[in-house]
Amino acid sequence: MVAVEPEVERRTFTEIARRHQIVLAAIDTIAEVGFAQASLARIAARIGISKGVISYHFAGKEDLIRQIVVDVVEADRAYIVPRVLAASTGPAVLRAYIESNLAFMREHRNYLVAVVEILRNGRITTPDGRRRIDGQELDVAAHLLQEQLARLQGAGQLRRDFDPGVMAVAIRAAIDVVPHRLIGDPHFDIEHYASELAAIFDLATREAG
Amino acid sequence: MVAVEPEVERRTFTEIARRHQIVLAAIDTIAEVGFAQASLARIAARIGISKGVISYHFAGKEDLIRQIVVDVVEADRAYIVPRVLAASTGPAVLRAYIESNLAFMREHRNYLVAVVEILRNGRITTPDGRRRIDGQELDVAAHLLQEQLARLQGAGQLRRDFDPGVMAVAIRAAIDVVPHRLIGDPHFDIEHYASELAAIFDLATREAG
DNA sequence: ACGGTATCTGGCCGAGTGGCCAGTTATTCA
DNA sequence: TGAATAACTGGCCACTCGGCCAGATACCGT
Repeated sequence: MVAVEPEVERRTFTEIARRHQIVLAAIDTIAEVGFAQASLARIAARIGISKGVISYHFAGKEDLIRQIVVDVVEADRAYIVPRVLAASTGPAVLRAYIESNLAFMREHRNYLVAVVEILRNGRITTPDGRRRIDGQELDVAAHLLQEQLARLQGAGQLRRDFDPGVMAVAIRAAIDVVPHRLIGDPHFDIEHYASELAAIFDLATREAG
Repeated sequence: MVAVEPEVERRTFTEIARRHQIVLAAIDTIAEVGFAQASLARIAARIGISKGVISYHFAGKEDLIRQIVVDVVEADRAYIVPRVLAASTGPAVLRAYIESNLAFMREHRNYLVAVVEILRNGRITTPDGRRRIDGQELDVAAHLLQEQLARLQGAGQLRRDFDPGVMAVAIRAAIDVVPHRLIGDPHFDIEHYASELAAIFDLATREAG
């Protein structure tokens, strides 16, 4: 309880700036060492603060984790939705969806690696019991895809014998696997993957059944 | 240190039987409560033994976890490989691959849910440093798929302008996402999904470019 | 300058975990 | 049957984590 050091230098931040700084530190920490190893102390150490600061700005670790997911999902949506809605034809919608998703991943690699880590490892315990954030938030993007596919099918731009729900799941899966690949293989070629992926699923739209 | 109870009943097992029993208990426990909550004590309690038994039969928790993955991967391979190799035509190979994978999932739901949990949460720390089991073992199945796709392409049963590697990743992703769905939605229709998935990817083989 | 408030530090605490082992019981084999 | 060995119990230990807080420090309006 005795102040040993003469306090060389200490910075204070405004509420918002500090919260954002902590969220970014948490994202980078999780992306680097994984969720299980990303303790509050470690996150705090990355930006040279005491772990008490995190407790001060967030209600708890759950709150911090939730904020990460919220921020990333929001950034993701803001990037993708307008690009998809700008497309008109069937193949263009699919291509826009796939490529904008993967482009966002390329630009914000750590963001998505961190979210993947969280969705994989981070159990969120709400008052009403044990629950997972899971893909519920990210499913917004999946729903967007499914809606677009259903619309295309209605317009005759997608084979009638295909289930848009299944197709949406398959496409999302092919996209969601990318952060995985990035974790294991730093040289994974996102651009090439996006291009090939779009080509494969183009088939389903090109030849309307 | 005093033996209070008169030892109502206690069973001993042979090495192999006990190890297997513990692995199964671990699989079910992980599948039910998730990796993070699956402590040795909890796993032991499920089959009514002391957690010391696990330490006795396994070098440590890592060893147990690794055994789970090895066992499941082996069972998976034993189920899938012959079914894929038995197929001859392009569409049949794809369909056999997808359907046998998903059939195995349906029959051994907990096995794969547990492995997903492990791959998601379980960091394996080897003596030489921090590593993940990750998809390395499961990639055997992915390699099998990629090899088959490359073979089909060589035989003119797959569009020449498709990258078999990317296609293999996309298909594996669509398959690997299923245990996820199972966790969130108990009523997920694997059979329907398998059928639709095969139909979608059939396109790439039906019309050789 | 100065007092009040916002921010921050550093350590303590309880909970939970895996590793470990001394002692207990079952099994096996000579 | 009577060791010798295998299998098992139950609890202790060191460790880590998140939550928490008393006290220290920076900031800001007056």
